[in-house]
Amino acid sequence: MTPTATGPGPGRRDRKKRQTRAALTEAALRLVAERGLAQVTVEEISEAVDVSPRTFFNYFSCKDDALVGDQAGHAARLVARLAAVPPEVPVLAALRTAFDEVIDEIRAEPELWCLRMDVVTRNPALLPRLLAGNTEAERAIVEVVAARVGVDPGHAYPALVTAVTGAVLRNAMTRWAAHPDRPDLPDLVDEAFAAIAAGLPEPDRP
Amino acid sequence: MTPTATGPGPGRRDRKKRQTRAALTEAALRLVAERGLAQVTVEEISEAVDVSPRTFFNYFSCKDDALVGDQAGHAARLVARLAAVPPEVPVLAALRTAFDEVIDEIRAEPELWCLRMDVVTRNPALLPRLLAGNTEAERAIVEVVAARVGVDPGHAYPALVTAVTGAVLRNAMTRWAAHPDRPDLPDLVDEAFAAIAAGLPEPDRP
DNA sequence: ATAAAAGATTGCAGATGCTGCAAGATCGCT
DNA sequence: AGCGATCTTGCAGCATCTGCAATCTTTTAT
Repeated sequence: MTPTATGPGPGRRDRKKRQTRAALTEAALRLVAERGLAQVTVEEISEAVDVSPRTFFNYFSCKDDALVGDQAGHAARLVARLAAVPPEVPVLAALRTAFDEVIDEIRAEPELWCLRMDVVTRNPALLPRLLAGNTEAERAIVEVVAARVGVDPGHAYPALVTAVTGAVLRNAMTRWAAHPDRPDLPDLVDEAFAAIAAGLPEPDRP
Repeated sequence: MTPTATGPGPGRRDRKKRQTRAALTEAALRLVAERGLAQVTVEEISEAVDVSPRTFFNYFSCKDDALVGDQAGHAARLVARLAAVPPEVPVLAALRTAFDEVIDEIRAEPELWCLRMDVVTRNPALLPRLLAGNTEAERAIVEVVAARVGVDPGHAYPALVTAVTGAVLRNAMTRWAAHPDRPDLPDLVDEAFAAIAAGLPEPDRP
């Protein structure tokens, strides 16, 4: 049992921590998906992962946080990605590009994210903690958008674009998770982006 | 003290109830605006209105509900208004018209709504309970929109339009409450609607 | 006007969510 | 092995929220 493959990367401690965190999130999602948010206690979640309830709160500041996962991280990466897009590309296109970051992260764990979307749609109180509605993240995005467009962050445009594209992403995610035969998430996002870029024209009637 | 002006309308009981409810909401908003959500207890709110904490929970199912007010009612009226718009007028225009309902209700109590927007923006957890993000209300709107446009409620379009126009309204409300010299709310809403109808073109740089 | 019915307010007991603190276990490094 | 840093845990305690039963007020019927 010599530390063979530990290498320079994160040590055993970090690994266990990530593991515990992920396990708590997954257990929480499964239980809540089964029984509903109110019918699941922190004690049960901790029990399922075999840690004390107190430890749960060392990982998450509240029950909800275990369900939404690390949205702050996703948001930060998205903002970084957005800032990295060359300034000459239009905002909407830039945002669409930046979304690829998140999209990939979602596609990396499809089942988990389906569970999450299911739980979130059934418990709207969680919605603003999710990327699409997270206000803290939005503020950061608004600033980057404002800088890109060259207007004041207090101007209506950046906030509007941010909110609308957020709605676009949420729309795509929800439809993606709801559809039985999982369509490609990027396609859904593209569709929605095209619709808003065209001014939301009414679709042809069947 | 004869019952002179009681008439057929709501009796004293109903009046007192409305009064208490409104008082609780106002007290809650004021206290939270001053000290922050976590620094205000239900006991303090009840104290301020001189009712027992238990009574507070007879009016509101949780602390947050006292802050957001009767959003379900607003949403219901909005949906009714939307359904009443002649079918030949385009969805976006119809939604814009339906929003007048809410706008008027907001303009009827400007100070209260400013407080509320302040509190909500400072406590994003409240956001989805507000009209603009309320998921239960959204579902109803999505259905009416779907019917108007003549597509399935599961189609992407109704949900997208609903979410986007919700963002529009929220955007306008936030800007309205934030601005020191309160601009006309309908104007702000019109601006935002125009922007999305035009496909969110980037504004001219100053 | 008075009594019965209906509804509102309240206190109390209790479950759950969440936090601070201090002791004990574990991990990483030398 | 041993030391310091970090993680886990139990415990005490406050706050949110619910169910129940008693009490009081308004409304309605007589």
